[in-house]
Amino acid sequence: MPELPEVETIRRQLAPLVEGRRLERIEIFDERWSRPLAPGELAAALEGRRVERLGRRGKYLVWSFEDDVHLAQHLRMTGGVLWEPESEPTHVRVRLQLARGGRGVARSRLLITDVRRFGTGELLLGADALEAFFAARVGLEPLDERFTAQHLRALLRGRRAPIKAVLLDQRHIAGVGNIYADEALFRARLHPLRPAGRLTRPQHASLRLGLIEALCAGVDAKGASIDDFRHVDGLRGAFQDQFLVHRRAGEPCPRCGTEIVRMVVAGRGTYVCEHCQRRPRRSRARRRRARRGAPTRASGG
DNA sequence: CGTCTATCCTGTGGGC
DNA sequence: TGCCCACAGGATAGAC
Repeated sequence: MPELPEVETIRRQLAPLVEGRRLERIEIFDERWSRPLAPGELAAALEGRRVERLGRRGKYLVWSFEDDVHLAQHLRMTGGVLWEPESEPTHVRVRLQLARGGRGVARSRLLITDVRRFGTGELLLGADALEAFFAARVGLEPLDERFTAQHLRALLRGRRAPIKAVLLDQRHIAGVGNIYADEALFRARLHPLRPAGRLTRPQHASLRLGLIEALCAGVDAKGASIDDFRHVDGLRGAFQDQFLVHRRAGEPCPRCGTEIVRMVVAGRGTYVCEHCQRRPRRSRARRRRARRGAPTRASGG
């Protein structure tokens, strides 16, 4: 499932191929992809326009065309982008055709595949619409220099939700998904169930670092290909071979050798070394209440 | 507002 | 061998 490093990998490979070229044709075979616009409406807005820049915001691939026309593309779980595949892939949802370029650059074909059909492409007209779209959906980029321990502290303050749930919420931090949340929490030696608001200052710093290190390692390895993710040329990323805990239930922790366990946190499969990442203890006040036999918030009303 | 749950979707794999 | 069903999960609407 494409997260920040996977989308960034696609962006880096695709940008030099598409920037400066004209989108001659876009065929949308699945009307879910362009909703609420009909495929024809979206195609009419994009066809004939030159791609000025291919960017990324969180897990979104952002196509910026001339005339301030933008397409915010999301790959969700199983979306893929393939450049000039030799054989026809399955589950093709969208086909793009780029016009011939100068200096003998031939017409090119680009396919968007998506087994589960969760992927989307949203049309945004004007810089204001683009900004508003992302302001409502994604928080600060974790690889931005403004993402500091202070920022993280302010963001987590007062929250009782498990830290992993907060990491997965795109409105807080952009681009972190299930893989990189597990990897970052392990690096920071934090249990995914720890209430987000109860981290200490040193833990804010180590979590910030854990996120940055996990995401950068993912980008360096050109993403993780555990299920469907492929590069635009169909090749696989390598980060799945560097997972420290994710999808490693039953294997020894790379730090202490304790068996890694799988649990469900925030509705997601979650992998933890419960020796390195200590389970949160109940607060002093709640232990006191429990001792007296009074109902707790969790068990009572 | 904060948090939790159901929903979308389809290939995979465990159980029988 | 083959059928059935639970399961996987990113974002979001809706419930509380």
